[in-house]
Amino acid sequence: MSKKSNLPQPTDAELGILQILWKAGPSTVRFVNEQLNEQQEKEIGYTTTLKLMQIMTEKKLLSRNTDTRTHVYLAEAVQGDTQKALLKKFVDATFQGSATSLVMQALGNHETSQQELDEIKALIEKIEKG
Amino acid sequence: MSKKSNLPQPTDAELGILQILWKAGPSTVRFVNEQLNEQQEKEIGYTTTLKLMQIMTEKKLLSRNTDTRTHVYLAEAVQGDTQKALLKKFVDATFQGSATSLVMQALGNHETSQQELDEIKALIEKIEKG
DNA sequence: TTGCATTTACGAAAAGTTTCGTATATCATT
DNA sequence: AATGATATACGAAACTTTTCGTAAATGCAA
Repeated sequence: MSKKSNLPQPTDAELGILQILWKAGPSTVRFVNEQLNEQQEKEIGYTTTLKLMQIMTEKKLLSRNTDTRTHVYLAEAVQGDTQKALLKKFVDATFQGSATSLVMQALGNHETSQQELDEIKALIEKIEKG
Repeated sequence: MSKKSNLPQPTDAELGILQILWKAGPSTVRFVNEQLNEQQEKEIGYTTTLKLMQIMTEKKLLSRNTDTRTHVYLAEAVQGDTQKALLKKFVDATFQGSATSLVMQALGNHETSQQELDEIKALIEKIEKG
């Protein structure tokens, strides 16, 4: 019996915020906003980030600690689960459900190091062994 | 000197239309609309599909033959190129640019047949050799 | 030819997402 | 206590995407 999280899928902007929280752990709006503005060329206003994080908290993608004046936000959406769900949707829409087509396309742009190829080969072997 | 197509990326709904045209070849709005409604549960109105295809024609994602009253639409966006561009955007947003992470996730989660695994292995070998 | 069904054209509503202005509260410094 | 900097709350504007209503044109069949 696995527990489904059943969270809504994040939008593009929301995913950007999740990436930061997944990487950095619990953070303030100020920090997340700064990270976003480092990653991107386009400047994003502080209240924009705040609003998004408030919406995400409502959707349960995040939770927050409001003990101090400066709230600290935590990602509730699990990275792996979120990626998995987004991947499924993407494979369905773009590759008509064929994960293999996607893998071929992804590897086809041969910018994959030998070490990464080895990892993939190892995984394939593991799958083949059952 | 390769010629870049430089087409805008399709939206979700537009991609659904492209999939049908890629598979079926040149088609009428009526046909595309029927296909969409077979694939999905949600009923899409005829003029909705028409409007989308008109917009896509403006964007050069499609072209059309207007010789007869019932126009026949053709996909101008190339399937492989479109998939590649969408994949890059998706990998960047969801896997922080790591195609390997995506491949691992895709192989890990989806059911992959032995034949498909063989194809992937063959591709990996090809990459390693060349 | 007249009327009905089907098509295209067009605009705009509806829905979803992102952005920010402004008000208000809180904290630190003077 | 007053001032200034920074935080949250909230609503609504601005954009993007999707959907459809309605009008006008075209072809078909009685």
